[in-house]
Amino acid sequence: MANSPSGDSVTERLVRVLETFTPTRTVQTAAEIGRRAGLPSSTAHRVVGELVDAGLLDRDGEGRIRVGVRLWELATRSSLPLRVRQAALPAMERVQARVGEHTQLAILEQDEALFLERLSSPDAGANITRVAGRLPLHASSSGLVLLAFADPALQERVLARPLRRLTASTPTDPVAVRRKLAEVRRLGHAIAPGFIEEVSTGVAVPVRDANGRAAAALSVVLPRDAAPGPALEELHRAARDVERALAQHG
Amino acid sequence: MANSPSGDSVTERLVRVLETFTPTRTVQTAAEIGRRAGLPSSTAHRVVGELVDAGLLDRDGEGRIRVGVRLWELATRSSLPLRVRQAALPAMERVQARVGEHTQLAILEQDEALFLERLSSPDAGANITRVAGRLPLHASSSGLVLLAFADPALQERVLARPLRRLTASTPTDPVAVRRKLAEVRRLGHAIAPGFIEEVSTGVAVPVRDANGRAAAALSVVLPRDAAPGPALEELHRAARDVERALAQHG
DNA sequence: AAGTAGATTCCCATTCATCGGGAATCAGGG
DNA sequence: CCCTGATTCCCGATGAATGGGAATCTACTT
Repeated sequence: MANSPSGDSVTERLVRVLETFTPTRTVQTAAEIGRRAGLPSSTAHRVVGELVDAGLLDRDGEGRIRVGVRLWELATRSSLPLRVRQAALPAMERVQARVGEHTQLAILEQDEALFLERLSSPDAGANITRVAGRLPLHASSSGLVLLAFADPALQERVLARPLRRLTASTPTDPVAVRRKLAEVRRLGHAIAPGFIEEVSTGVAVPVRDANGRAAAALSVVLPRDAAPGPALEELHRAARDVERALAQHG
Repeated sequence: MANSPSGDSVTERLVRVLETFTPTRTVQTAAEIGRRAGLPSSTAHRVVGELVDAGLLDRDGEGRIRVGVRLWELATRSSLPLRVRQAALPAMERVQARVGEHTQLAILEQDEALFLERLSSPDAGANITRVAGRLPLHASSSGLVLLAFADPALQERVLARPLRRLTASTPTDPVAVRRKLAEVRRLGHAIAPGFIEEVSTGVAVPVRDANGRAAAALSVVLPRDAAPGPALEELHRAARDVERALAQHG
């Protein structure tokens, strides 16, 4: 048979299978994976079996499948997230120690903000981001700095698409976002009060590369009524440190 | 043709391709990948192209291939390394701050010690481990605690194989290692003077799970002549914290 | 204890995606 | 300008992957 209803290469399908795992759904049965990836049951089981043999997936106790440690190991060969994370970690620790709330690191990835790391204090608020989670560029302080200091073509592309609303405070008018971006460029940081959840405010600064583009964004999540001043100061200092670390290390 | 001279499924081949990337070789050309994976040139280029399309590999500026951010993202769905790392990071930071040398986190993976995280101080010594690096179980303090508190069957399996020698101080006699393991169990920690490189001593403690097995190992690397006492005390305290964090978080 | 629903494993004939040799094209270095 | 090596393109043969179906195997329910 090998029907392949559309351009459905083996590699693509493999990615589809891996994508059935999400930050919140980390264990599934082979049948669930098949259903979610749109695979016939027998095929799903065979494919999952192959992936388990290859070590990309792990089969625990009985039946339940999870992403394999091997995949993590291979992925760690990815220089970019690892390098940025390594460079930023010490500075993030300092920010976290002094400001005390969630401290986050994000990069621009496929027109979204991808969060590489988050340091949380036990007493910090709810978790609105998670490691390897994504948020829209226009609706988070991290996203705004990434966008403000990005390739103009990318800005146009993002603003041309409908802007998702997360709360009543999320700016969804392209004109308003454009104005916001200009402000971010002028001030050198972004403040996003209630964009993601009404009770908290995101504060972010860019980590610039040699071309002035944002290589990453450092951010903290504050209670909505907190003064952002001290956090901003810490973040700016941290960003300078990270810029130095990235430049030096090559 | 599709010759497949041996059991060479698409999945296996894919892993072979990814494995041509190592912690030290993070960028290659498509041709290099093909050569290292033992693929004919035209096949290599096609396969690499597919992987780039799928987002598992990235093609930068021109020609050079690196592991894609997407792969890191997918891999992060792997609950285990991430969960352990999250649980251990705060404790590791404290150890690192007080002891000041390399502070490491490792788990048991396929009969080797796999290092999940390393915090280094700028003034710490050479880098004998790296994130996502591996070391033999008998030749590192981390490996020894992982082995000492592991499934006995696994201990037998490891000791039955030839034990690689890294320095003159590396124990390679199964009897000596067995004695060492008993000592580790009795003391609750492992000290490995010069096992990996003559000038340094590894000190490790287990992070135990509910069954008493080692879920992970916390370790620091000290200069060979340093007293291990203070580091051990910190490590034991840290291990208890990590155990609590793992148990609590589920 | 039997009954049921779902997950998982096996089997196998069909077929289409994959394979790789080869040639053409594209850098770039001397 | 001519190499050398990387990369892309083409294409016919082939066998590995496919998925329907049936048989097992759990794990609950009645």
